[in-house]
Amino acid sequence: MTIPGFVVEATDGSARAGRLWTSRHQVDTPVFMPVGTRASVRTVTSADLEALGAGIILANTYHLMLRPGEEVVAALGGIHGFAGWHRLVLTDSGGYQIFSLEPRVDDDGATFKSTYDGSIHHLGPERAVDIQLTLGADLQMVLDVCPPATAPRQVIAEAVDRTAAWAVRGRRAFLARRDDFAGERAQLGIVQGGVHPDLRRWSAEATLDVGFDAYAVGGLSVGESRAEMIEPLGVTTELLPPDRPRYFMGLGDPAGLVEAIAAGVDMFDCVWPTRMARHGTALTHEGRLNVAAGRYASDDETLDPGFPASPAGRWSRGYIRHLLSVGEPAGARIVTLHNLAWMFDLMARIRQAIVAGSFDRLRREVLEIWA
RNA sequence: GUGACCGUAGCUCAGUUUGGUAGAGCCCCGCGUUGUGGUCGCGGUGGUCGCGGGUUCAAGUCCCGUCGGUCACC
Repeated sequence: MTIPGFVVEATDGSARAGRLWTSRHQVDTPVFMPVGTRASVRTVTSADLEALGAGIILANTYHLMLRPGEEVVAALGGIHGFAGWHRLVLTDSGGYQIFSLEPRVDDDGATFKSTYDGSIHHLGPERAVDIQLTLGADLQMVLDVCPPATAPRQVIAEAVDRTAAWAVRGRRAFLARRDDFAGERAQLGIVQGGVHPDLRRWSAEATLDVGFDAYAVGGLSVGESRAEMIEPLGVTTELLPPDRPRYFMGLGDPAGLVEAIAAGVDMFDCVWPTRMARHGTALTHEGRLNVAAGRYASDDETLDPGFPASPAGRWSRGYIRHLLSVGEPAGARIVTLHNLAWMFDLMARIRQAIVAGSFDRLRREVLEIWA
């Protein structure tokens, strides 16, 4: 599966290739990845995502490793066969979820209790590689440590150190084992450091020294304000190689996207659009629309009249609000499809604007509404 | 016609025994959600307690009357 490559004109006028790191792993840049749990986004299927034009999905390693377990997924054709998704899959290491469970962490990894049955599990840098290879991910993430950006500097500094040490071990394990598995595989390193420019610089250099197929910005958009994010993000992207894609983990609101893209980021994933949808908020060209609100009960307008191509275009706000208000699952599904399509459309407009040289104007328009 | 029970927020109800500044859930409104911990979290608006009278320092609560509803019996 190949997605057409793309030449990105950076906002400073310099051009760089948007093609990724292997012949197989080409994606448009910038792209937004819907996040999948148990192989698909909660309320939609791989067929829906394909119809919406998604090129990559992010699959949730934490859940898959515990239930049904990576061997079961492998036996059913890997994540692609298992989920019926035949485009690219990126897996997270599972670390982010596990750290939310307050695990016992030492230099060798994290020990945690399964939220399914309370059983004890351990995840270290080598095991994270094995799981993701076994799942069949095209792109996988190295295990890292991601504290809240608001954590004390000392905590972030320790996270940077441990992330760097795990990067060495994770990369070694990946290079040793990837050829045992079919298909082309790639591994991404992660830069931590919170909002501290010096820590981010240090983390970026350590990660680049290890040498990954591509690089991710971690440890941002985890509690800090938008303004606090800009400088440390710029410090990070400046140091990353221009011919490799940059992936900002966990960012997905429109204002954050245009700021990060302006800083040179190419790939994103985020629960924000789908969580918004399930909680009754639709994305529109005029901003958020809380379609679950009572004032839309008799509204016969579509969710976003400015987006006629929406997959929710045949239904009125009143009908969708009715489905949401009675707890009918179709309501969440319809808004999720709309929001994902809206995000993909935004990204397509951004790509076009970059090529046309009008990205700065689009960025200002987006910030005007969403900042 | 007689009797019992009921009448408190937009809705469903608690509070009445033992009088002491009127509550909950839902609805509604606002805010939040960022490498998925679940249709979720936080905050807010809203009631002269059916009506009238009485007792009392003080009544949603006790007493009398009245209106409305439900049920049973005639």
